[in-house]
Amino acid sequence: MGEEVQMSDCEKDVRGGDEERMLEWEVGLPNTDDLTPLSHYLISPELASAFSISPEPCKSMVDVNRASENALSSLRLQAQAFSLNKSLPSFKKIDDPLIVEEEEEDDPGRITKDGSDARKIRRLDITEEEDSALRMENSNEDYSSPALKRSRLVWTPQLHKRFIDVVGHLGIKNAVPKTIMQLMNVEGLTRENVASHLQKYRLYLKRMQGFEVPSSSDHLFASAPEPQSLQESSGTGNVNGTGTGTGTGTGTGNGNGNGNGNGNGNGNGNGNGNGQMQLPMPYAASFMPMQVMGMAHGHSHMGMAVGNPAAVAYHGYESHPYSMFKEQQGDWSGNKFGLAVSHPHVTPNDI
DNA sequence: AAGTTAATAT
DNA sequence: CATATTAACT
Repeated sequence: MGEEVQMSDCEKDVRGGDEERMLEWEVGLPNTDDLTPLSHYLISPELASAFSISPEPCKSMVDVNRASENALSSLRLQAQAFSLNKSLPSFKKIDDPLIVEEEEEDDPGRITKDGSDARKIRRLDITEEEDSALRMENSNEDYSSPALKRSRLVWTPQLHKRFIDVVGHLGIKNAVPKTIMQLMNVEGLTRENVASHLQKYRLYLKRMQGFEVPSSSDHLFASAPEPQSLQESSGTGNVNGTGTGTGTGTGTGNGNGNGNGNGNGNGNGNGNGNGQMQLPMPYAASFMPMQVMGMAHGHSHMGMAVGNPAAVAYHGYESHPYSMFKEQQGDWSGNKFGLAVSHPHVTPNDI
């Protein structure tokens, strides 16, 4: 509506043409001359080919807008979560025709249908939407028409982890579907998806609270962790190294151990005992958007974490998303024994 | 509209 | 049977 900032305006703001127009948060940012042109390749073609790096085309304004949007979105929520919200600048699109809502990014969450329509790797034109090519690889199935029903979402370990992270971050008290969904920042994830998963998670928590192993030191969050804005918990390692680029990295690490099975633990892969979560603060910001799409389908369970059709074909592991290594589905939901067996749990391999 | 909970569906 | 979706209710 009232937000139509053109490139010219932006540049002006950034380079200080209009000092007064420059918002405080913009001070210190490099101006357009200092930045690498979007059209510039970061590595030479030779190098790229040498390492089999797909010659992904340069980024376009679409990417910039998208990134900005995501970043701000996360920051807002984060700020909100910590109630130190200081009105962040509102995101403004820098013009560009097609701004699709689709994202691409790292990990996939859904799988394709029974493998039928699987891949369509048409790398035609590829103007500014080239990343769509990448998208095509993981996300299959772009339900765009209201007619298409989304295929059953598969809560892969990655997705679940993110879910747990967010819930832990918010505190079970403030963890409601919409907020969780937003903080998770996963592309195709709907509020309903989250609500459903949350329902299960709560049940799990409830039934788990009877016998959580005394886990030594920290309080398991099981029942009702103190909500209030902050609850950072111990320092223990922190996972996400943030940083865009590869994001993910790290994870794992920390000793964890703490022998107890500690309930919920599963959440954040690596123990670090307390359920609550790590990420004291710079949390949400470190998340990279995820993409989920695709589906599970089929009968038997073989939800794969990979979103890539091909991967599905290989069905790398095959078995429940969460169990990965372990038997049955003892995960948080199942486990009729009630015992919380410490799971190596989800591969800390991060996304 | 959004959150829960219960009922279905896969 | 477990998990995910959809309906129902608040």
